Amino acid sequence: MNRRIPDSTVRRISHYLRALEVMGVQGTPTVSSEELAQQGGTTAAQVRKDLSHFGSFGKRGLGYSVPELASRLRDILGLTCRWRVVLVGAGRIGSALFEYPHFARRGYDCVAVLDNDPEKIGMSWGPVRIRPVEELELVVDALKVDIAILAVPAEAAQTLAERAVAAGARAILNFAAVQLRVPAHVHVAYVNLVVELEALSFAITQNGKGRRK
Amino acid sequence: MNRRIPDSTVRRISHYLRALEVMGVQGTPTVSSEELAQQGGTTAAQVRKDLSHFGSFGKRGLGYSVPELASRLRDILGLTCRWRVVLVGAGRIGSALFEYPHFARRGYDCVAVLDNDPEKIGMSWGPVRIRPVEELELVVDALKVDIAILAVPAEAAQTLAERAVAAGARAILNFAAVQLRVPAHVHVAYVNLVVELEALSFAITQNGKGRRK
DNA sequence: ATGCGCTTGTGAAATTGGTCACAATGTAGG
DNA sequence: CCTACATTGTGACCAATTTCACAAGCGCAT
Repeated sequence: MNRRIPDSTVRRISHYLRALEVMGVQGTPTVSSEELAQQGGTTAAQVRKDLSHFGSFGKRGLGYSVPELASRLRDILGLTCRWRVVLVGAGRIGSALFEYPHFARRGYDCVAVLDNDPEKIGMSWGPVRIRPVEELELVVDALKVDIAILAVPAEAAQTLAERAVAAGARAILNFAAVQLRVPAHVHVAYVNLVVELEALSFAITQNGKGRRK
Repeated sequence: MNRRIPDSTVRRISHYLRALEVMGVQGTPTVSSEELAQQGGTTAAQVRKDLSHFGSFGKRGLGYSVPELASRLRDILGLTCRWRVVLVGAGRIGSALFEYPHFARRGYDCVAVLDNDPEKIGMSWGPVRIRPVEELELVVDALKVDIAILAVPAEAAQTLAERAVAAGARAILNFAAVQLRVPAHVHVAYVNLVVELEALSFAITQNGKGRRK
């Protein structure tokens, strides 16, 4: 086991965990790799290979204990502590994110919200007051922020990423449609609507030749 | 050239296109694979390999003509026609999406918005009136919808996907945190915030061992 | 017209990730 | 206790993707 873990494995683990949590609520005691594969949209062998990177959690002939495996996966994904997050950009996407119920529930605390619109600065979102984006360094440093979420226009993203990193952020979730250039020790994840839509229109175009009718 | 195109190639093409459009506005006439690679967060060889799947668009010794390559990439990605999209779910995410300026500008027309909340049904979002989700089949069929965007709770996603597909949708953009099971001819793209966040906390945990301080 | 420098396009090699098959190992039942 | 059966964990294969290296092509300067 161990070595470097493929990114795709990590993503799938995240899916397995969500499936396990549903099963946990339903009271299912054990699950086989075959069943997990169905939920996660993959194959039984893939499930076992993914898990084998981290150890062996199952019982041969029986499968996996749902609560136990869920707990192990939470450990693996680093969900046993709470992460401090700063949200940069209080626009539509930022607001949708902030309200997302699973967000806080899964261990992410939004300790600050920043924006550069004077109209928005000072507003209160629940317990958090929107601050000027100039305070980014202050916030990241003083509140020991781990993850910066960039929900800002593409032009602003690179600069803000650099500032967040310089102030100590170790990971960035980027909603802007640009590739960020950051030091190797900083991790970046992308959520990019446009890329996904364009991948779809590419796929449709390839297949059925053009749009309907 | 040609054969099956890797998904990762398609995503990168989408990035190249966006970089090219910025250069186009700035008036840059030509670009090398090296420069494109910088913008797209990859390597020059990768850029050339990606493009070579579709033909040869550059001039040796000189690079690529920015407007010409942009135009070719738009063709490849299927952005020269407009796609008809139905948005299912008029919550926070749906609303953020709907307002996203690049959405319409890049060739996607949101021809209908559906929700199951009686409070919302009948409201007008710009030129579009929110309809009951029961009308999904009607809308997909009558308005010749190509792409269904699911911005709904995880429990509802699978059923709605099946209904959209049965009514004729050929692609689905899924914001819900479940893997969809659909026939092979239907393309699905996922936007999953939770997976990305968990991939980040995994990465931070692996590296620096736990959160800051 | 020729040579030089730069940059593309591409087969071949290397790497990475996924699939398969099966031995190992557990449970349950007689 | 022993046999039948189910399901895991994994090493060996296989497939896909990325990297590498270089011949071929283009434009400019002389």
